[in-house]
Amino acid sequence: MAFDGDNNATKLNTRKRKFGDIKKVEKSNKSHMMFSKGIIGIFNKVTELSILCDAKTALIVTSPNNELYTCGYPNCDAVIQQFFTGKDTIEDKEKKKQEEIVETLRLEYDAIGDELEKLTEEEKIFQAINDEATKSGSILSCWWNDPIDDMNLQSLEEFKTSLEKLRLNLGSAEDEKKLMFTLES
Amino acid sequence: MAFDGDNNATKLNTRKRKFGDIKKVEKSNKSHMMFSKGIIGIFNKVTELSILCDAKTALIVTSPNNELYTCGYPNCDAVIQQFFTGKDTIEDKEKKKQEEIVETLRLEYDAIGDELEKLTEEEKIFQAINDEATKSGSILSCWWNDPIDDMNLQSLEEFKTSLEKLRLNLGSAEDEKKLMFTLES
DNA sequence: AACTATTTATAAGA
DNA sequence: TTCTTATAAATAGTT
Repeated sequence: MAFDGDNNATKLNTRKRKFGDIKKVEKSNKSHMMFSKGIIGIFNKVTELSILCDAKTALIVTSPNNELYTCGYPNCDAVIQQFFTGKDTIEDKEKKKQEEIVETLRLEYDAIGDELEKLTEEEKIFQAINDEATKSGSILSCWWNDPIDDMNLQSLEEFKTSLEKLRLNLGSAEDEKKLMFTLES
Repeated sequence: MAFDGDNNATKLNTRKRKFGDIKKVEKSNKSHMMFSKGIIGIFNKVTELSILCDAKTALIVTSPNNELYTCGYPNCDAVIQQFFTGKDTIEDKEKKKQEEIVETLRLEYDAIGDELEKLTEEEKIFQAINDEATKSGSILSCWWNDPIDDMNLQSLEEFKTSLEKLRLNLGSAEDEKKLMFTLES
């Protein structure tokens, strides 16, 4: 797997300094970086699954420092609630609306044709989604804000950065300062 | 991204039959396959992050057919509870125990040395974890069973299959029949 | 924070 | 459905 964590035993075994010291340093630097990259990668994966397979998702991650990060579609809390109650509250409230939108997106996507022929498959999908979102002002236009609360604002900002790296047209990148990594404690 | 969903617009645009029919077929075949592969990939990713970065995780996914799949470490429900209450119940109950185990694992891992030199990094980690689990009978020996309930037994069996593909030594593969994909409805 | 070499995941095909 | 393989993507290391 591409994400292989901090398992560099060979390097660790060659150290001369006291065991705990090095480990602590390694932990506070490398491990944080690792976690940052890892969680963004997983957020992207979960998002992909949600959008491409029309799956509802809720992901909660707490770092070793107990910082809380969440990601969900269409709504983290609702998915969790469904998990506990067994009742599909999303179904009643949002599913029809979403199905229409997804359906529209797929139709539009199929019709896009030559215009996007040079883009990658992924770019096509996200472009279609974003186009639709811009036009209709639908929930998809800001779906990544839905599950947000103050606790995980930072994680979503990182996620937004990640999405921007994916060349999504999320509008002009205001607040770029806020898009820095914030996991370094 | 490697997981690019069912966005084969070119193929879809070349069809001659009625739009909805093909789409339905595509949906029930390819899309299910896609979802199956996608969710297993994400389960692996989440597991990697959990173990390698010592992060607590809870992932809930519901398929378009409303089948429920969960994955979490060390305990899906506890992580969710922490998310809602803001209180780290895991901290009190299990963290010390886990920290000891993880610490032991890391020490052991560092000491494994030549014996595992020919294995991949990933194999090393999981081997170390499994060795320790076998010896101590710790929670790690069956952590993937913790968040299970009847609803998502199948998903975890798939996940187990996936782990076995990763050449984990989870013991002899009993109940292989149950390890088939069950997403085809 | 950006880049690249490498590893890993996965879509397609047998 | 499982296995293989070519391709695409994620990421570890480095600047």
